[in-house]
Amino acid sequence: MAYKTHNNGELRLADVDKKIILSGWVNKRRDHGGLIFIDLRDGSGIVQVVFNPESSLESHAKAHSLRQEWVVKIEGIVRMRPKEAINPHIATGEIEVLAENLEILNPSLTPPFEIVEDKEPAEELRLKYRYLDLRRQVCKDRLILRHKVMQRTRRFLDEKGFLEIETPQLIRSTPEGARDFLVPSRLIRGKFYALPQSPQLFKQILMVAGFERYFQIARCFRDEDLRADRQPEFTQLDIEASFIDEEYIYSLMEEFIKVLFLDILGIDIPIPLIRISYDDSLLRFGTDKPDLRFGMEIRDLAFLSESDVKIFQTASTIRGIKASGLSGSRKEMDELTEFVKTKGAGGLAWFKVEGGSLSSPLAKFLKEPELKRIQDRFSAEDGDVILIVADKKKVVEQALSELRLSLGEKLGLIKEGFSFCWIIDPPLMEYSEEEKAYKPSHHPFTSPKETDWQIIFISPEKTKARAYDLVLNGSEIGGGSIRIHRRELQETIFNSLKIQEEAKKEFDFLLTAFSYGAPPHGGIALGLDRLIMMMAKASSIRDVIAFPKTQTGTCPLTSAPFSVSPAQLSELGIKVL
RNA sequence: GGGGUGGUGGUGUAGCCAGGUUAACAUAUCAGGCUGUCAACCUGAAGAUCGAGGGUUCAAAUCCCUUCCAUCCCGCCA
Repeated sequence: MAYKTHNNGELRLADVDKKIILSGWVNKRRDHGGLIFIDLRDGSGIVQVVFNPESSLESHAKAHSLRQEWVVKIEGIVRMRPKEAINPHIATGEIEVLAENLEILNPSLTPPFEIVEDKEPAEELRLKYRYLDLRRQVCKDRLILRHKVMQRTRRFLDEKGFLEIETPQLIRSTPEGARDFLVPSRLIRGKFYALPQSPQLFKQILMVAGFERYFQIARCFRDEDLRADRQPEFTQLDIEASFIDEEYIYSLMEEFIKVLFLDILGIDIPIPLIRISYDDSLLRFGTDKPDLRFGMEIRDLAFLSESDVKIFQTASTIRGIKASGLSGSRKEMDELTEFVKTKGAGGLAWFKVEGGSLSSPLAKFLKEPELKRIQDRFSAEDGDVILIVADKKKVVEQALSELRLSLGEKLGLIKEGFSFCWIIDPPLMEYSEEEKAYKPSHHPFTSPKETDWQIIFISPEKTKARAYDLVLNGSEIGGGSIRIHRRELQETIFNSLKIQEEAKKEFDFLLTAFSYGAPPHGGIALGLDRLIMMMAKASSIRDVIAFPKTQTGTCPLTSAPFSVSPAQLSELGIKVL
């Protein structure tokens, strides 16, 4: 029994006079008493079906009872619409299907919310009835985009000689990084598996095994708090290669990005992508993931520490930005001051350029050459406002970074489009105040820059890493590094991180593997959900995941997580406290 | 763990700041009408203990406290 001879959305003038069978959902019914129109929707789109009592009294009568989301099968004839009834807004708008027979395949309850393209109910409802939410074309399109990205990715890497190899989902827990999701072992009571935060160790082991080009579209798990762009389970494009250096990764990924955007979005991303050093990025943008869609770069004003203004004398770092297009009103300055205070800064110094010179409550405490120098530093002209934060380096960077983004948005400076960059030469490790120890800024398998690696012992925070992040529009969408492949160096790094004893045990298998001729290798991992989210111009990662979790990590559709039976627990030897 | 926003018929919102008739509007639903609609239209009907609990008050959707849920952010995310 045939359900369809054609797809609804694909019918065109060329199909006129064909006798066809269609199936799908009733998207909309317009009942004129005499004539009844329904918009019939399937995976391909929508077509209008007309019920006319003159051509089929029986199906016309049946069509009266149709409601939204009923599933029906229709036999009929494609015909041209009357000229005045052509609908230019839909692809099938020049034709319609005159129904001769209507079969109701499955009625539907009244949906809990209207399934309309441009209206969205509360997110919790959307997720509870995700199958209804996903009936909207906008939702479908995002998952179709995701499919295309995955297919194109596989083809691209296959053509480059990469092998797709799966790695385990049940692995051992290691202390580094994010919190693990744990899975109790039944066979060995009291022991636990962890779900992988990334396939990092396995892909390095694959390199030791001699697979010189590996990739995987890997599901990863991190038990941390959620955000608009963070889910507890997410998908990573994981890549690793042997006998390569940074340049190989840069050009591979640049070609990949170019192909992906060109083939799927028809957008030509210029390559090579610009590279900005980590230090430079912090100086110019206050962050290691700069949004390059607009300028408004941060300038250093260290010379002000010589001035008579006390806060400038005591602050370790003085930097500022120039904004054009602000009103410069007292109220506005107060708001901006409040804004940077919420970001941790003590306050905001501001200067307005009026009549060629700077005016400010602070102006009377500064000498004329100092004011001139501030203005020159920004090439500021009448109407510009210069905003300065003086504080500890980290605070200044963060406050100005946030201020820059906020003003960029407020002043409408952020251009449409996709601005990629590489952030390179980050520090190998950072000092953690909380833990009173050095922590790897990427991960402990990252190779130090050869020129720098002797100073690991002298000043660890000054050692640069052979690591790189890929940044798109102010979002980190990927990161990787050239790895350590020699056991001694890896042990040295573990030593510097003061996790030697622990690490020896946790990563013994890796160190052992490195003892058997590990090739030089490196790689990268891209957050695919995030990349797709940006390609789709979606505001949340949830929009590009078929069945995402809420912010508290629940699934309203299935009510996960849920309690388990005492029998299940006792089998695992687990007791809930 | 902390901060912001929101929770009112099925859905989306208004009302809340400044307490006081029958909680308003749109849409969906139901019934009737209608032969060219495509956000169909016209007429009518039904539908809400205002997230939950407590308090203040003669009187609470409105003020106060607690709590839950959603969402955004900080912390966290090698």
